[in-house]
Amino acid sequence: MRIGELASESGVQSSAIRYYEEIGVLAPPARTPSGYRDYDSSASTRVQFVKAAQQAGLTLTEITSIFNLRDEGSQPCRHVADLIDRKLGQINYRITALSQTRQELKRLAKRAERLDPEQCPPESICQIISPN
Amino acid sequence: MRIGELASESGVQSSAIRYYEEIGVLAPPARTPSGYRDYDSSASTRVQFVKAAQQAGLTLTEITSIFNLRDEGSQPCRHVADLIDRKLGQINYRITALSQTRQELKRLAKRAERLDPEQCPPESICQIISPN
DNA sequence: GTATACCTTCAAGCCGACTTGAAGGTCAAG
DNA sequence: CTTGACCTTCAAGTCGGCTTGAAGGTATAC
Repeated sequence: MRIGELASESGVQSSAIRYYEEIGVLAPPARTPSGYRDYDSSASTRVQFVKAAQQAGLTLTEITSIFNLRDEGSQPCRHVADLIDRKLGQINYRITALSQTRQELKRLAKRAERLDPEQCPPESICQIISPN
Repeated sequence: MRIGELASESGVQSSAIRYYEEIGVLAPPARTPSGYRDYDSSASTRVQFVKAAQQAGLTLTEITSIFNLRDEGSQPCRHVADLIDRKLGQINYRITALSQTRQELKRLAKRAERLDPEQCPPESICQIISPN
């Protein structure tokens, strides 16, 4: 199977697949006599896996680490479970940070409603954001 | 006031202030005879404002647009209110996306608990993430 | 005089996941 | 035989907000 077929089959772009190969997510495939990449069906499984793992928030580096374990014959289960736990922590942290930013924005939005633009003193930049 | 003083006073690095100037967030300040940047006190207000606006999730481009309005003599109130509303929408969207990712991760974590590594078939990559 | 702490410019690097572009080779259909 | 769709490599660009490095000038205290 050539790269375009693999790409459309897995819903990613050919350039992305070449990129995965470049950074070591995917192993270099066989080549046709004319130099085209020639993938077997396991490649499709791998690209699908990349997509699924990305959905779960894993980075390409983390996904590569899973592939590496598999390819050296180990079972990546424990490693994957660890990755998932760590990722959950990161996501929770980011959600918390975003929620705080949202709180701040809501506070500013309310202040914007109350504030009269005419009362805006020229020496301040914007009373909504930074009353000084 | 020289750049280092402005920096430590406002809690940002000198390099950040130079960067703000470079991309047009801050206007180029006066210079001392020897070529050092020489800031007046309004610079401090501006840097403080940048920090406050960043806290609220605004980008430097958006912050620049507020400064531009102020500098042409307009009152940026309505513009700022619009920015805040738009930003709230973006933040909500991102929180929603992250929450979905978190849901997915929790689902995977539960599956990881149930799954027996011994049952992991060698033809799949990882049953936790992608059962195929 | 010299140490050192500060300042200057310009260029490049960082993070992640790619895309885009240029310049060319290959393959099947008409 | 040509058109067009596909493929190749390599380099560089994208986004945002900076930092880091190199190579040098300046200010102040001792």
